[in-house]
This record gives sequence, structure tokens and C-alpha cells, in this order.
Amino acid sequence: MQDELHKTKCQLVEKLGVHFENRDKLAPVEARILSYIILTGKKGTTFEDLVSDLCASKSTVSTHLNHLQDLKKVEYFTKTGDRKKYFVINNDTMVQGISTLVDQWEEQKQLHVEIMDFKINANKSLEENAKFNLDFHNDYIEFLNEATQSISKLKTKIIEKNTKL
Amino acid sequence: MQDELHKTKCQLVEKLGVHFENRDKLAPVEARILSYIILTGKKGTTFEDLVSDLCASKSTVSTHLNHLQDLKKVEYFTKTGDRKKYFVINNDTMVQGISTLVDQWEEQKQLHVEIMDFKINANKSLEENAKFNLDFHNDYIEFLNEATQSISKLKTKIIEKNTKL
DNA sequence: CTATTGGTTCGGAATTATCCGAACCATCCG
DNA sequence: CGGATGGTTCGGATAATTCCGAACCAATAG
Repeated sequence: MQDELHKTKCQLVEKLGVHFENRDKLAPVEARILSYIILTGKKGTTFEDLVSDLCASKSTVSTHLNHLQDLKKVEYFTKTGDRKKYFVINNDTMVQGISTLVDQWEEQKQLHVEIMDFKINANKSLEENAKFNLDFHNDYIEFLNEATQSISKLKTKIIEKNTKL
Repeated sequence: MQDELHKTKCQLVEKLGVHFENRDKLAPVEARILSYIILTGKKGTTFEDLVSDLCASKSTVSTHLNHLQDLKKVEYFTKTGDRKKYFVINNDTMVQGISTLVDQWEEQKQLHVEIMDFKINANKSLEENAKFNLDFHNDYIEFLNEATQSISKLKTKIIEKNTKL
């Protein structure tokens, strides 16, 4: 039973790991550490847990764990009379994830504006049949505006809910 | 004047390049090729343009250009009595960009569902004070549902507009 | 003081990603 | 045919990433 759960956990760690590796550009082991900590939850994950369960060296765990703290993705609590640190995800890691996504949209919008500026300028010195068509960019920027707006709204909502807890 | 424009273009190629490198995980030169093609527009970009303007080897350009075609990001047209290929972006590359982002949201949602399943199961065998709090996941999944929905709607809209052109 | 536990630091090994050059093919031109 | 043009393929060289081991430090336990 507990064994079954442990196996599921390991599998999920790998799967989630791949996801974080891509989404947040973390090193493979780093992504797995984060996943492990998420899936362990409130009771906290120790350094040794990670070393043994993820089959990684102490140095690797140490480095990545510190990096994850720098990124404010994890933090730790302690227990009286216990030298160990118990790592848990930072409360707003998930919201961070949303912010990252929103930022990506914003960045795309910004770039499209720049591209359009360039094209408008370029058009001045291009022959008629080679001129850039700007319609698309206009639509796209408008689209991104709407998208980022509605997402931001939703983000605000979830942050509110989150801080209320 | 033309010179000025060319300089701006080069700068934008680098900037856009970094963006694509991250967003679509393209190799540096590959990302610059895509950017260059986008910024050149309808008149088309030739193999030789890329080799000389990006200061890359023929082999590099060849490989990446083929890869970009596999990804359906670029395509080419030809001219009668001209052996060269003129590369332009695939009409729906931009929409592809949106789809990619939307897919990311969907994937996150899916993962959260899986994480929640795991936690529900784990909770059964955890002590009361260590149980996972599921509220957050519920909110987050709901959030992603709304977000993907509203984005999908906007996406449909832009695709319609786009195909009309 | 010595041993153990918990963790950090650093040098380098192993892997992976990226790019290049050289040799090559295919087509067209004269 | 021979040579130019446009492009592909393949075998590494180089650079960047990722991880490990060994040596080390700091705190506590005995």
C-alpha cells in the first residue's frame, strides 16, 4: 500500500520533472527535486530524502537546492532540537508559474510591436509589391492585448484567493 | 538610410532570436534564421542571404533551414528560371505560437489533475496535520480552465481573420 | 577531544548541443 | 565536357550543461 504510493510518487516525480525542466529550464535533477518537494508536501523533504530517493550526489542536491531557494521556489522550516532542514514549496510558486506565462505573452506583444515598427519603416523604402502586410500584426497585437488582459484578471483573482488562505 | 535600416534589422534579428531560442527551443543560429526570414518578409530570403548576413556556414544554414521546414515554420517559393529558393514564414507560424502557449496551459492543467489525484490518495494514509491542502489545486485548475477557454476563443477569432486574408 | 551528522565547495569527467569544413551531389550554362 | 551555382551530408571540434567525488567546514553528541 505505502509501497504502491511510493512507486506512483516516483513516476510522478519523473513526469513532473520533465515538465519543469522545460517550463522553467531547470536541470534534470533540479526539476526532480522541485517535483519531489511538491509531492511530499507539508511534512517537508530533507536533504537526505533527496539524495537517497533521487539517487543523486550530495553536491548535486546541495547546489540545486540552493538554486531553487534563490529562485524563491522552495523554502524550509526547522524543528526544535533537529539540525535538519525540511523543504517545502514556497507558497506562491504556483502563482509564480502563472506570472511567468503572463510575462511570456507580454513579451510576445512587445516584440510584435517592435517588429511592426520595423516593418512600417521598411515599407517606406520598399517597392509596392514587396511591402509588408501589417494587417496581421495589428490583429495579433490586438489579440495579445485581449489575452493578456483577461489572463491578468484571472491571475489577480487567484492571488486574492491564495492570500486569503 | 538603407544602411540604417539594415543595422536595425540585424539588431532585431538578435533580439527576436533570443526570444525564439527560448520560446521554441531553437538553436541560436536557427532562431536567428527564423527571425531574419520574418523580418525580410514577402520578398523572401535566400540561402546565400543567410550565410552571408548571419555569418554562418552553409552546412549550418542548410540543416537549420530544413529543420524549420519540418516544423512548418517556414516554407519557400520559387521564381521561373531561378534555381534559388525564397524562404518566407509559413502563414500560420504566428498562430502556431499561440497554440504552443495554449498547449502549455492545457498540459499544466493535466498535470495538476494528476498531482491532485496523487494527493487525494496520499491523504488517506497521512496523519491529519500532514494532509495535503487541495484547495489550491482546485482553484488553479479552475483558473486554467477559464484561461484556456477564453484564449481558445480568441485564438479561433484570429484564425478566422487570418484565413480570410 | 573524537565521531557523526548535515551540508558546502570546487575541480574535473561525462554528456549534450551547436556549429563548422570538406567532400560531395545535382543542375544549369557555355 | 568543364565549371559555376545552390545546396546536402557527415565527421568531428568546440563550447556549454550537468553531475559527481573528494575534501572540507560547522554543529552536535558522546
